[in-house]
Amino acid sequence: MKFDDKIPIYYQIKQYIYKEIIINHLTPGSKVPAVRQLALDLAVNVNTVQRSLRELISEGVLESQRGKGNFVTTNPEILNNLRKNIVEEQLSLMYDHLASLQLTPDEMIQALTEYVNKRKETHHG
Amino acid sequence: MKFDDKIPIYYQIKQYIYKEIIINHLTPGSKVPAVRQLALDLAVNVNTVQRSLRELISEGVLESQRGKGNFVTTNPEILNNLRKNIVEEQLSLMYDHLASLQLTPDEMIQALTEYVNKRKETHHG
DNA sequence: CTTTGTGTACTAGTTTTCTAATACACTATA
DNA sequence: TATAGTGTATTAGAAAACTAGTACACAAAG
Repeated sequence: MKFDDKIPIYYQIKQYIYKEIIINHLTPGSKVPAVRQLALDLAVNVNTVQRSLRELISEGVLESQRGKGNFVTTNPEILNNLRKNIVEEQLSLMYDHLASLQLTPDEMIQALTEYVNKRKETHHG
Repeated sequence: MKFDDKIPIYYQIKQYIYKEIIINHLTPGSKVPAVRQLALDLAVNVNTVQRSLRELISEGVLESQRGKGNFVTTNPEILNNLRKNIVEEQLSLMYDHLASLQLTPDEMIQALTEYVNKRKETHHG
């Protein structure tokens, strides 16, 4: 896994696990790979993984069972909000950045529309 | 100035100066506040400011005149691309994040539209 | 009870970011 | 020439993030 060196690795791992849950690579109630295995897979230290998991557990996204493993929550409320929260966080980040450049909401939507169209063309060519 | 503790301060200062130029608080050819003054204003160390400026200078966004100050470039090409590049960087970041959550481009536009509408309502109330 | 696989805790150490202090170089002004 | 204001460079150190190794706790299976 490649990391952005401007953002703490533990934080990027959290985001990664959120995404794995959201896109159903990790299903509710299923077991997350063992911390040592995750550390190998992601090529980081066990403690860095552990820090990510600790926060996910405290948020209720994962549930720890000592000696058994960490499991994706089956709590419907948490699961339902997960995707919504992550998407909204991204939108909010972009909104704030572009608003500080004095773009209006309409200009943002237009800019995004043009951007995705440009990407479509590029990927066709 | 408040900083996001997950991103290097020197990098956030760079972004801040980009924005100041884009929204014309710093005009082409004008003098950027002295490094020591900037350090005071932003409540960070001179060297942290200096690192930001060094990169901006190497990018051609600022031009250094030893003993006189740092000045916003008057190079039209650099100035014209500045806003475009920053906006596109934000769009790209959001696009990649949401694409990894399996949102389609159309869903992104819809999500953004809903988000800005929600913000309008909130700000009205 | 032993072994294996798991999460957790602790201590130490490296790396990066940021801070701090200082010295030096150039410009303008008098 | 002296002084003040500016950018630049260097060195050292502090703080935070990350790594590394080890030990311990719990569960399951034999």
